[in-house]
Amino acid sequence: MDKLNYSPSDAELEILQILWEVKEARVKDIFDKLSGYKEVGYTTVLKTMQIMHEKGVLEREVDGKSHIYRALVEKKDIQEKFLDKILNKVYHGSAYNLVMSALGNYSASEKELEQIKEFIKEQELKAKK
Amino acid sequence: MDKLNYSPSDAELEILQILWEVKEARVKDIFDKLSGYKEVGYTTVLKTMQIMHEKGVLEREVDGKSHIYRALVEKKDIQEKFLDKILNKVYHGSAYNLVMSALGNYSASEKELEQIKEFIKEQELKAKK
DNA sequence: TTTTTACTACGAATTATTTCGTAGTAAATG
DNA sequence: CATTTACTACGAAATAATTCGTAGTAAAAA
Repeated sequence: MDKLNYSPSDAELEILQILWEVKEARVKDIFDKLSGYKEVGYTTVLKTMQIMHEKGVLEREVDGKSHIYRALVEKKDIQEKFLDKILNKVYHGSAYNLVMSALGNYSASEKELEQIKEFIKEQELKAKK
Repeated sequence: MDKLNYSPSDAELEILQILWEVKEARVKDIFDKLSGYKEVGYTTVLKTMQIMHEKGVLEREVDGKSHIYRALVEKKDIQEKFLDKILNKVYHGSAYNLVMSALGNYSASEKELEQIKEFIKEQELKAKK
């Protein structure tokens, strides 16, 4: 999978999300999960997954009468892709603004906040060297 | 402009970005800016802006033979929209992961890092109350 | 063996986005 | 007064994303 140019559409992203979590799944498994929170047709999911397979985003293995699918794109790469986009397109390239916006609008646990501070301290030390 | 349902496409976002910065502009102004970093046809920009106007994303005022456009959506709202999407679709709702990813992949100035720490301290104080 | 079930494959319609050619018009220029 | 310039408006093509109906097939159930 060419990591550089692929950016998933919304429908594709929902499927990737599930696959990243469960590692591998049949169309039916994905359909069941998606049905849990939205209306969607079985063949719609099937078709989307077939297209993702054609694009090289998913790999699949024949198992009896169905296929077992796995993601060929890593979550980390897509995260970076999206982060890059949001940073450059709506936060003017300022990681600071993005971080403040995230911390201001969404909560993090006390432990997580500590870890962020810790991480920043390390960064500052590195910068001083 | 109904803030809740609108999400700009890529071409629209590039135009919004410019409008947020310069407050108001004619098609020609936007075209000139965009031309600075990519190939684009004048009528392409014009048409996109007309569509955005139809959608209620931009307002415009007649001035002589041309129009002066202004954004009706606020940057803040679009930032939140995108943040929400990236957080829920690729960071599993964890602001912590997003923040660490942003700080890890992009740099912030020393002063900014201080401010982030300061902000976190305030949050922690609030949480204790 | 016949029918049902659980799948995939294919084709096509629908919608959104993006692009750009052509035409029209009013003001500026020659 | 004629022409050029600087715009807008309109229509339509190209592409991608999304959706779903129909058909086909092999295994499971009756």
